[in-house]
Amino acid sequence: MAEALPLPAPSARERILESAYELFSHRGIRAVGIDEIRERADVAKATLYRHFASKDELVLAFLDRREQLWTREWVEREARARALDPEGQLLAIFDAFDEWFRRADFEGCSFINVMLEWADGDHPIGRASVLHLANIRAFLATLAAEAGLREPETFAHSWHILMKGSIVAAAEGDAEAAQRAKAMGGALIETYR
Amino acid sequence: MAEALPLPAPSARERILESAYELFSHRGIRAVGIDEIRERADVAKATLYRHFASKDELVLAFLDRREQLWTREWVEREARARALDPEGQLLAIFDAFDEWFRRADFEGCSFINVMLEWADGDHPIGRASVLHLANIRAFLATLAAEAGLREPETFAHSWHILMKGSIVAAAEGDAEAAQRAKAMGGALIETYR
DNA sequence: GTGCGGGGAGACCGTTCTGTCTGCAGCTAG
DNA sequence: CTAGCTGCAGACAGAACGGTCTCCCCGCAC
Repeated sequence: MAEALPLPAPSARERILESAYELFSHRGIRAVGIDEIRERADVAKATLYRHFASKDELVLAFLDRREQLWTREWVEREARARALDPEGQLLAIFDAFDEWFRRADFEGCSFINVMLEWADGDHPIGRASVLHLANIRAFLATLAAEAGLREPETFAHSWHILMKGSIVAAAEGDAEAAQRAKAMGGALIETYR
Repeated sequence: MAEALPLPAPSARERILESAYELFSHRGIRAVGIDEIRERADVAKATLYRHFASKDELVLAFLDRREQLWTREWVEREARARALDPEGQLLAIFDAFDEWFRRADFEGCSFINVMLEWADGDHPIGRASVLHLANIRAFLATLAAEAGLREPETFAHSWHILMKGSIVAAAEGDAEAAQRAKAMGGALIETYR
């Protein structure tokens, strides 16, 4: 049982990524400097740049991890765990959102935030954010197809509008945004049945 | 007719504000430096700081102008001009959005962008953005009340979610976002009639 | 005329940013 | 033992940032 030790002491790379995740997701990219990440990770600067060629590469790695932790292991998992039928799973997204929006450390959707921060031009970071958002939509389309709804991809686009709108509203301070979106989602399902 | 001269040669302050508007609205706040605004306005640095005490104050002035030009003179005007009845005016917002989303220089909603850029803490700039967003919602509530809908303020929150969601979707590249939001809006009106 | 306020040109300051480099310490495999 | 990798510490470079300052010009009101 050698690999079941108390805590394998996270590697430097892991500590960097964890710090970047925490700081980037809460404060945005441009507002966070390399030095702050370095300090929080308790790592030398040379070490950081040994693992990530540049800040941009670190940002891309952060976005990948965000997809893993948020999209895959939170949104998708919560949706599938909270209901048995695909329609209920779609609606359950907003139940999870409702709890999320009420958390004191609510941080919003990093893909939206980063995409808007890189709105102009087609920087790799902006493109990556758009791609991660499309991956969310793919999950929605899958659920829609499983539910037997018409035009799953079109439906997913509309559903995603509800998700994004409610997240922005929550960032604005509207704690009931998830419930509002869920109600509109219910009506949307009706029209695609 | 002394004040009807060809063009009264915009003052330095006006040129600064115009440059800031163009640059901030398209590229965000942190991505734009004072020097770039100064250069585009063809103004000396001392002149800029004579009119605006700091970059933050310039940002606040930009947000005020954005409300004037975008909220008041575009959204509200277009909504009221495109339909006679308040329900139609609500829906007409998305007709205006539809044209907006298809413009090559589509810049998104500055209030959302700036708010998310200042997500953490309660910086005056973040607070101002939230306030400008609330002013949009006040207009929505007015239209809802004129239309005789139930709970105009609650309705306005939901309607605003559709607007914000579609704007983010458009920034992501979804040119049909306005039409999707309009369809969901139609259903929402039904439930608040 | 004279004073004064708006404006222009640009040097300058301190800070912060990303990114590089040197030097040293430890661990581990051969 | 030693070579090589990982990592720490921190100086350093070069650019960009926000913001201040001085000096000069010009137009206008008194």
